[in-house]
Amino acid sequence: MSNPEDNPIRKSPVPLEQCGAALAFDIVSDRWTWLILREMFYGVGRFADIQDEIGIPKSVLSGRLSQMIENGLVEKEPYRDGSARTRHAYVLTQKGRELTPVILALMQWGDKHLKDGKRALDITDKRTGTPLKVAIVPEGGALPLRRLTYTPIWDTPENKV
Amino acid sequence: MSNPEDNPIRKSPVPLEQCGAALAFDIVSDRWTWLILREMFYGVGRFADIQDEIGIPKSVLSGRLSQMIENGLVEKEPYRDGSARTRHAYVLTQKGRELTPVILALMQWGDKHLKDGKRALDITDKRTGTPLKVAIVPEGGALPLRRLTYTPIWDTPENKV
DNA sequence: GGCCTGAGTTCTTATGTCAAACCCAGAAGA
DNA sequence: TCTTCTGGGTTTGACATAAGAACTCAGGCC
Repeated sequence: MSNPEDNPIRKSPVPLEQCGAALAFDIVSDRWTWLILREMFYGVGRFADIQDEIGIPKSVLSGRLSQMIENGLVEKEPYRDGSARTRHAYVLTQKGRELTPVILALMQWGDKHLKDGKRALDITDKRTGTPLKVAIVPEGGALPLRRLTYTPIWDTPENKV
Repeated sequence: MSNPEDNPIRKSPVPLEQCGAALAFDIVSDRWTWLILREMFYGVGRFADIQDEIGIPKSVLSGRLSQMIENGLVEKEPYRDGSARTRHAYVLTQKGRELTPVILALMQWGDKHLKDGKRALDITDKRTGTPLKVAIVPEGGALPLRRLTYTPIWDTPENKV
């Protein structure tokens, strides 16, 4: 939203309470929340696994998860591994999953500007194998999330330096 | 990245330090930073205007701006309004501007899930007037940022309730 | 029953945020 | 020249939250 003159705009054209982005920052804005979302995006959902991988204090994780459940991004789902007891994993709700374009856009940005430009994750169309990315495009034509296939490529030989 | 069985994945396939998203969370990591980015996305760049609109303490704003300058997201640019002195506004660098798809994706998400679904900002192709959005699509075909036109629509009659 | 693993919770200390007071710089006007 | 005003910060102390470590609880197995 550039101003043809050099003078900065004095007030944003959309007030905070009408702006979806500003409202979203109340819910998804701190580093831990993002990191937790990333873990769940990858399918990691056990308390200890999340905690281990991102190195978050347990009390902080517990608090964030509660918040994310309350905000409808995450829910607790029972699962069993073998004969052990019923356990619970944290998984993204549909509402949480719809943050996928945001996470992927941030990933693209980070790959380009904070790394060497190489992506660590290939995203392709499940049906056609076409490589995908996040972009600003004419409305319509976006693939539904269930059509996405993710392929980690970080540990292929080219990526090992 | 769903797991066909019900067992959660134990470890994300891309380690933190290889994941562009995780790296980005170190840089854009708190609510104030996001809110400031949003202001600048809209072209608001004067210290006092940012401070007024998002209600951030001056010391916090000052510190965040310094960080964002250091991280290359923002730079200070001189400008003049009329005959007054040269002043400085904070503007997004190219690196910062390339967070536009992230901000817009978050806005779309927020409009849908935290509001009534109505967007407050129309995005259209400068050349064709085609409505645009953020989506996951085949590579290629994304519009460059300079082709985007933003039109606030929040205060049209339908939006006044 | 005890032991183990996993999922938290609690408490103390460290760090960040916030509000208010303060400072500096440049321009305009008397 | 001096004074006032606007704008852009900086500093300080109180308060809130985060972080680290210790602890508790629950369920299953031997």
